[in-house]
Amino acid sequence: MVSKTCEYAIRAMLFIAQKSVSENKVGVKKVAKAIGSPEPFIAKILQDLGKKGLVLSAKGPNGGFYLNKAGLKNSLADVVVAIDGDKLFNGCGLGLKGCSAKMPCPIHNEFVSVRKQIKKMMESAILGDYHRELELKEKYLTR
Amino acid sequence: MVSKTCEYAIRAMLFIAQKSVSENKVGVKKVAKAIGSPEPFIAKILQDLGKKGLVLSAKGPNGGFYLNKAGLKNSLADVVVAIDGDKLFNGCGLGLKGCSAKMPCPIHNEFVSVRKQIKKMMESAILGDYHRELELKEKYLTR
DNA sequence: AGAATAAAAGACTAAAAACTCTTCTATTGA
DNA sequence: TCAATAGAAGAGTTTTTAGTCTTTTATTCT
Repeated sequence: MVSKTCEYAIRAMLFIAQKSVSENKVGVKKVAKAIGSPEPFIAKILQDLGKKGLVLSAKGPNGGFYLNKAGLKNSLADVVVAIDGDKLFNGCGLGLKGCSAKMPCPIHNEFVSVRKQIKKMMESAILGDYHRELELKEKYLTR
Repeated sequence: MVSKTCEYAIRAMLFIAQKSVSENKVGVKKVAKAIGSPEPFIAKILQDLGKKGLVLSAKGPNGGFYLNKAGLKNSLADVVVAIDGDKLFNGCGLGLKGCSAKMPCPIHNEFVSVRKQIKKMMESAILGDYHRELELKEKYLTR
C-alpha cells in the first residue's frame, strides 16, 4: 500500500509527535528503538522529511527532532505524499497511465471510491492527535 | 497497492477471459500487445498462473492460454492472492507484524474497514463478467 | 576555546522486484 | 515423420528500493 520507507516515516513522525507534546526533542537513536527500524535508515528518512519541512531538528547536545504546533497538525496524508508521492491517492488500480473517466480500466469506478476512502482516512489522521493513546499504550508503533 | 507483476497478471487474465468467451485461445504475443507488457515477462507470469491452476494452456499450433467455465468465474482477488499473497487483505497499514485488535497500531481500526472494502471489491470483480464492455471498448486494458 | 553531542550530506552496498534470454518439450498439420 | 508453432523451465541481467558507512557541520556546555 505504501513503501516500507513510508511506513517507517509515519511511525517515526507519530513517535516524534508524541514526544513533542509530552517532553521535548528526540534523537534518532531513540526514534529507531521506539519504532524498530535501522537507525541510519530512519536518520536518512528524517533528514528528507526535514528538508521538506515536515519535521524540525536541532543539532548539538539536547538536540534532536521535534514538531511545533503547525507540524503537529499535519496528517498522515502529508507524510505519505512527501515520501511516496500521490500515486496512492490518484493512480490507477491496474497501473494504467491513461486510465480516466473517459478511458476507464475495468475497475476504475470501484477504485475511485476505494481511493477516496483511503485519502479521507489518511487526511483525518493528525499526527498530534495520537499523543494520548500512545502515552497510555493503547496503541503501538513497534513490530 | 498491488505489485506491477500483479497488475500485468490482472490485465492479462481479463484479456484472456474476454477472448475465451468470444473466440478461443490466445498466444503470449497477442496478450503482450493487448495489455502493453514485455512479452517474455507476461509469459513467465502466465506460466506461474498456469501452475497455480488459474489459467489453462495448450502447446503447439493454435495453442495458447484460455479459461474454461470455472476459470471464468474466478475473481481479481484470486489473481491478486496468487501473485502477491494476501498481505493486501490482511497486512497492517504501517507494516507492523504484531498489529492486531489487542495490540493495534494507531490506524488499525480505520485500516480494517479500508481493507474490507478493497477485498469486497476484488472478490466481486469476476473475470468473465468484463467480456461485454471490453468487447464494446467501454473499458480498456492498455496504458 | 575545546571537547562532546547530534544532525547533515552523500557515497556506498545489499536485496528484492522487474525484466530478458536461451534451451527444451509438446502438439499439430502438411 | 518432420518442420513449424507455441508454451515450459530456469538461469541471467537490470533497475529500484532498502539499508549502511564515513565524513562534515552545527550546537552546547564546561
